[in-house]
Amino acid sequence: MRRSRAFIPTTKEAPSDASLASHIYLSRAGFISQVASGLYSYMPLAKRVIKKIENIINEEMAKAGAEEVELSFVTPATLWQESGRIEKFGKELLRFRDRKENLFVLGPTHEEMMVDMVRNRITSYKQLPINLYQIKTKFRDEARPRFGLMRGREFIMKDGYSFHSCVADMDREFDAMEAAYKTILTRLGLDFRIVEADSGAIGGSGSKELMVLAGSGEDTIAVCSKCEYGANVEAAKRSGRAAIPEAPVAEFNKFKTPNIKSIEDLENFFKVDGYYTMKCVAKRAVYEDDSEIVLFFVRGCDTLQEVKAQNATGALDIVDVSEEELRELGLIPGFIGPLEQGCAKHVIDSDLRDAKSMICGANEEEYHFVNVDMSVMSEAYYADIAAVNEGDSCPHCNGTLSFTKGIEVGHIFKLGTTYSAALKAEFLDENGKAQPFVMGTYGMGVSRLVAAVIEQHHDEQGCIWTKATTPYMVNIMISNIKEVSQVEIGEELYAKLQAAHVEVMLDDRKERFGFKMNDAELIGFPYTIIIGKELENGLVQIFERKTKESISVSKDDVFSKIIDLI
RNA sequence: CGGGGUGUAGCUCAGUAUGGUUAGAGUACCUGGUUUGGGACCAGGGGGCCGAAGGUUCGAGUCCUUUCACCCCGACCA
Repeated sequence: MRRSRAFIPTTKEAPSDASLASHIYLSRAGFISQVASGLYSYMPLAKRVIKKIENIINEEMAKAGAEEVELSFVTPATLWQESGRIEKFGKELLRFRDRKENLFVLGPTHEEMMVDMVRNRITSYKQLPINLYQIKTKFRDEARPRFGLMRGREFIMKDGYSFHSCVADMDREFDAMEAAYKTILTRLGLDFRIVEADSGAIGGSGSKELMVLAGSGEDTIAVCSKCEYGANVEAAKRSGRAAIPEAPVAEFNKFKTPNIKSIEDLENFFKVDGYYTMKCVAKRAVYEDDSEIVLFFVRGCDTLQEVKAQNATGALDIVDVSEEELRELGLIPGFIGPLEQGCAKHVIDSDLRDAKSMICGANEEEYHFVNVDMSVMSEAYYADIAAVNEGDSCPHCNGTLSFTKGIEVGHIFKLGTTYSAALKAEFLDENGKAQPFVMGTYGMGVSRLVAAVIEQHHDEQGCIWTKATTPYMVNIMISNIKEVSQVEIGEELYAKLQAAHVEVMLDDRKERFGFKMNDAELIGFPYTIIIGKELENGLVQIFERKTKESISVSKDDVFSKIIDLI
């Protein structure tokens, strides 16, 4: 492509509201253009990057034996009613009616559509397994789109769905997809981690997220210092803590604790570590039809992990409660404990099972119990509801956990029969018995990957594309367009590289050197061949974007040298 | 969905407290010239329904009302 003919509107200034590197540089370098909140148009450079990513996904999916399909973007609302997700998704579903007043939904994900396509077509276990995917625009009417391509309302996603006759086969495919996704991200040149994730409302027996490591990521993940273990903090587990503080010595007793309400107060009052205190976090668990107050107990040194708490209750949502609501139930904020208290349902963190020497509220104004032995509550409901802390021990080895930020670019689920059962998508097994398909689902955010590449690969000058994702591999810069010799060499090299199927840009604009260099760095071509002053000595320079170093090579060798480099 | 902010040239923004010539700057764009290794310089030029609607006033970018859009914090996010 000739730069003089290309539509690449670069700008000196970023949109005032952009804060993320990917948003700033993709806007400034002329890749994307915002149309409305959460809606972006892809300009030629972005389109090329997207195609690169899609090609790699297609190649790896083909290797893994998955077939590409394309489902319609507009989906009938009836399917969403069948699965029950029309309520669950709520306002995120963009709904509208056609001229016949039929209700439709813009597809935010395509489980229902895929199941609908397969049901009654795949009817025997002999036709299984099958793995179908598409790369398609999705629409979710997010409450708050932000960060450019990172969280748009309209975005491109690769979504795949596999159908199996048994759980074991789904597990096998899940592992195969995890491996394929790993290969894709490696090929794209990304530093990533596959982590255990919360399966959330979608259910199923397990899910993993693919996290591109970047400080700007919206998710916090816990990773082990020694082994491969990594997990979203929403789902992270631990085996214990590094050092258990010395236990306080006391007899079981009810102790007067005037105005001692917080964990910090307790620590100071009794001179004990927060480890031996019990924290009560009261929340209202909201179910489909009603709601109730639930008391969550964790150690004073821990914090409640709300996603875990929600899962432990099976609630659709958990929300804060006021002191008044607690008092109405007969609970005394600041002095709530699990003993001798029957006002509300409680969930106790599993780390408190059989805990000794604990201090907890006595459910009486100004009193706490000391030296509580939790084994008296062995019948209570225990669940993992505490957030892991940095420094806790890895659940799989003796390493320690630390936190890092990640961008979720993929999420794979073991769905099981959730959707096939709801949509009555069944096959006949060996015994001629109807069974719902066992399914897996595998998502990857293509447009988000574009942003993730830049989040991980940029500097103060702009984008630094990886070789697998760059819109053009080589940029030939003719330093001074009025120098006929420079133009001749540039054109010759341009033709030669094109003939060799190298993706090449020829910067033939009538601009000054500095302008064109800044532009090239902003866009982020991996290599720029500078044809300029040194041509008198028969030399040109190859500038590498990543290192910002340039080497001089003879004009006769530059072609073979650049072929070696790319 | 709660709280806050901003809408003026393609872009980044002044101007609005206290209403008053023809609405500004930088940048980008067009013409001509000088330049040509890190976003050059000189001269000239085009470009605005001051987000929209209504109101107050002799007079509104500026005051009032309504509305729309966009952004930020939070909640939400298969």
